Amino acid sequence: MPLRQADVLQGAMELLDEDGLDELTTRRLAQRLGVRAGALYWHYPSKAALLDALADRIIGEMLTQPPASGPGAAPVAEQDWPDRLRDLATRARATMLAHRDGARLVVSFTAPPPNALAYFGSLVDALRSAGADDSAAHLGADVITSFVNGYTLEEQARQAALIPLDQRDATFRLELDIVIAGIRARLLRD
Amino acid sequence: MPLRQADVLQGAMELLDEDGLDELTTRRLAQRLGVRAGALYWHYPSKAALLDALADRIIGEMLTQPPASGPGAAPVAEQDWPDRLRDLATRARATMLAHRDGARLVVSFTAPPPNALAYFGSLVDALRSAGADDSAAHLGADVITSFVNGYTLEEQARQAALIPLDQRDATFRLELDIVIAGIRARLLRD
DNA sequence: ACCTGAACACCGTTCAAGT
DNA sequence: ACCTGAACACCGTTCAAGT
Repeated sequence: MPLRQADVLQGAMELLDEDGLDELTTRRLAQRLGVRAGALYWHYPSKAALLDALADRIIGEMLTQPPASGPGAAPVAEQDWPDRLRDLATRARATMLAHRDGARLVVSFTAPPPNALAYFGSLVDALRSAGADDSAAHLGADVITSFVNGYTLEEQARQAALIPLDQRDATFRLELDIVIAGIRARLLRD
Repeated sequence: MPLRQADVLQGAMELLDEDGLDELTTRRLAQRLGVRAGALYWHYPSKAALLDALADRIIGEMLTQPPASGPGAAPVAEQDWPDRLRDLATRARATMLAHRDGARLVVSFTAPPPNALAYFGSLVDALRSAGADDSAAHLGADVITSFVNGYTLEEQARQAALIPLDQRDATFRLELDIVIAGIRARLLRD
């Protein structure tokens, strides 16, 4: 049967995880799908469009994965706002780390795709539920996003310089709490 | 006269600023220098090494540029720690924005080059002078770095979506102050 | 010491033509 | 509707040989 767009995306995801972003070429992807490189252009208008779709798929996982805080964590509705922010930030990092070059890919889309907007919206909602007005909520969501992206990008790029994962988890948690403390101090008090 | 390493680096800087990172190829650089592509490998072992050197040169500018806070700002010795952090963060962002794809390049080096360590050290020093112990100072320097990199990367990638610079400056300043407030609350009080 | 010439093994993309 | 074949205009890198 012929290839469908979903098959191409799936193949790209597998190739990314196995060999990394630099090895994800149209020719290697085509070969894995049993097709010639030109055929991909029937499904996606360009490699950039394919990578955008791939990034959005990864971002989608941030919203659907089980809470990173562990199986005993409180359901979303019962979380207070700092826990909700922590949860979203932790999931974002975990999802990017789960895919080879995940951070580099996520950070490289051209226009914010649907799931990126949905994820950002979740951050904004958490802050509005805490009493932040619209502009404060956006500011807060943006600091969290910038911090998480910057942190994970560096962590993944320098392959964490041999530091064990649980230690990196602890550092991330501490730094994230610094950012959240700043949000509390500057956005939810004055 | 023959080419020297510094000429190659200079040419790379100019090509980056004019045409961006994707157009900075060994062949185009060689052409601009009046030489064939292979000749570059006498001066640098690989394109990656050249890009590392270029990134470090840009990071170096963060430490030598006039204070971004304006000509009337206080000299370093008289600044209190939040002003010192603000100054360093503002310079980092300004320097990256001053070069096409500056953030993408700075964030992509393999091993931290000399100037990156020096810059990070300045952040650490500012926090130690504020009374932070070694591990707190490193944590604080790291949050600032992650935030500034994540923020500027996104800002530069999406070409700031037509938002005027002074408005982006104001947003950056507000968000940076959130991070600094968090550092004050979590690292310099308990 | 510094560079050329020429090759090697790749890229992303287009498009007539096939089925 | 979906893909092939073949080309186009590129890449980074190596290395004998030149000066």
